[in-house]
Amino acid sequence: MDKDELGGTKLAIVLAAGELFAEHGLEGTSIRPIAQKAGVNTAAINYHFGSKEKLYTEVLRYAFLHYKAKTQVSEFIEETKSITNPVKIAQFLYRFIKSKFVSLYSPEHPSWFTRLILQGISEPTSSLRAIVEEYFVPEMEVLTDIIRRSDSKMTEQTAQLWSLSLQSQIAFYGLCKVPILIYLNKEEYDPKFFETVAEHVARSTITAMGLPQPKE
Amino acid sequence: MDKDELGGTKLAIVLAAGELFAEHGLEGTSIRPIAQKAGVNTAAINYHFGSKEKLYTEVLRYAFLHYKAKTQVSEFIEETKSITNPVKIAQFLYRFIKSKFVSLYSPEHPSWFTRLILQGISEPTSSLRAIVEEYFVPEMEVLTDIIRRSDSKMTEQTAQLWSLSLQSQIAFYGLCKVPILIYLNKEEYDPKFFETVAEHVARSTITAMGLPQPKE
DNA sequence: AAGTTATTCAAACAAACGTTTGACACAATC
DNA sequence: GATTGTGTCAAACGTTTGTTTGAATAACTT
Repeated sequence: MDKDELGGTKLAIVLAAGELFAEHGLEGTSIRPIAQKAGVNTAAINYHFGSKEKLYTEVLRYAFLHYKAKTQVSEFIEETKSITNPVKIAQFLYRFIKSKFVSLYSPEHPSWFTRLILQGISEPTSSLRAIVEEYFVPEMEVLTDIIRRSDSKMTEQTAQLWSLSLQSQIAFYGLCKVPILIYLNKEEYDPKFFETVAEHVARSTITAMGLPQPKE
Repeated sequence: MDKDELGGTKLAIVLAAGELFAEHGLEGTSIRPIAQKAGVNTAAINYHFGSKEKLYTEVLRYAFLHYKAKTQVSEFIEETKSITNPVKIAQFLYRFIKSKFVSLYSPEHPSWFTRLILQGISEPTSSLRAIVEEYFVPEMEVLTDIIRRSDSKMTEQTAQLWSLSLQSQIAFYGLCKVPILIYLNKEEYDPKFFETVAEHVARSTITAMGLPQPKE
C-alpha cells in the first residue's frame, strides 16, 4: 500500500466521509452511514484508519491538500515575495483575492470541500491545530508580509488586520452560507455571484489601503 | 410558570447547556454533563424542555435575546433610518461597527454567548432558519438600506455586498477564534484588541465607501 | 389539614454509538 | 499446493446516547 496515495477502498471512504463530515460535523456523523455511502463494511473504516477520529484527520488533510493544489496562489506568491512597488502589490492582492474565491467557491470541485475546510477552521477539534499551522498560518504570514511592504510606515499589527479583513470576507460566504442565502432570499449562490463578490472585495480593500487600482 | 421568563431550574439548565453547546456543539454535547453542571437530574431536561433539540432551540433563543438586549444598536438605528447625509451615515457606520464589536466581544458577558450565536449562525440546524429570520435578516436589511442611501447611484446589490463585508469582518473573530489566535501567536485575545480591530474595520470601510471620516 | 398539582429523583429503557472479533476470500510467495 | 499476508464481511461487543417510568417530595389551593 502506498504511503501517500489513497487506493480504492480507502479513497471511497475518505470521499464519503468528507461529504458527510462536511454536512453534519465530526460528532454528528456516524460510522455506519459513511460505510454505506462508500459501499464498504463498517469494520473497513477501523481497519484502514484505526478510528473515526483518525479518519476525520485524514479527511481534513485530504481536503486541505487538494485545496492547496487547486489554489494557484503559490505560484505568484513567489514573484511578489520581495516586491515593494505599490502597483505590483495591488496587482498581487487583486489576483490573490480573485483566485481565492475561485478556488474556494468554484462549482467544479465538490462543495463539501469548502464546507469541510471552513468548518475545520472554525471548530476547535484536536486535529485542527496541526492543519492550521501547516496550511493557514504560512499563507497568512506571506500575505501579511506583502501587505506590510506596501507602505513603509505600516506597522506589523496593521498588516495583520488587513490580512484578517481579507480572509474574513473570503471565508464568510462558506462559513455563513445558510444565513446569507436567507438574507439574499436565494436558494443557492448564483454561478456568477462570486465574480461580483471577489471584484467588490478586491477593489474596496485596495481602495481602503490607498493603493492604485489595477486595470484588468 | 411564566411563559417568557425562565425560572430557577429551567434557567440553570439553559445556562449550563449554553456553555456546553457553545463549546462542543449540539451533537457533541450530552444530556448528562448538562444536568450535572446545572445541578439537576437528567430527567429534568426532558421534563422542562421536552427534548434535547428543543432545549437547544431555547438556548439559542435565549442567547439571541440577550445579545439583542445588550446591543444598543437599535436606538440609533431609528435616528438614521431616513437619513441621506453622507456625514451622518459615516457616523452611523462608525458607531454601528464599534458597538457590534463591543456587544459581541466584550469580556463582560459570558464568552459562550458569542460562540453560541456565531456557531448557531454557521451551522445549519433546523432551529437556525427561524432565528436567522427573526434576528439576523432584519438587522442586515436596515444596515443595507442605510448604506444604499449614502450614494444615490448605489445599487441594491452593492449595498448588500457592503453589509456582508461588514458582518464578515465582525463575525470572523468569533467564528475562527482558534486559527486567528494561532496566527497571532497568542493564548487569548487581548482586552484592548477589539478596540483596535473595530477602529480598523470602521475606518477602512468608510474610506473604501468614499465617505468622510468621523472625527471622534 | 386535606387534596391537588408540579417538580425531582434514581433507575431502567431501547436505540445507536465506535470498535472488535473470527471466519472467510483472495492474492502473492515459496 | 501449502503458506502467509491482506482485505472483507456479518455479527456481536460493551458503552453511551436521549428518553421514559413510577415512586417520592415539594408547592400550592381550597
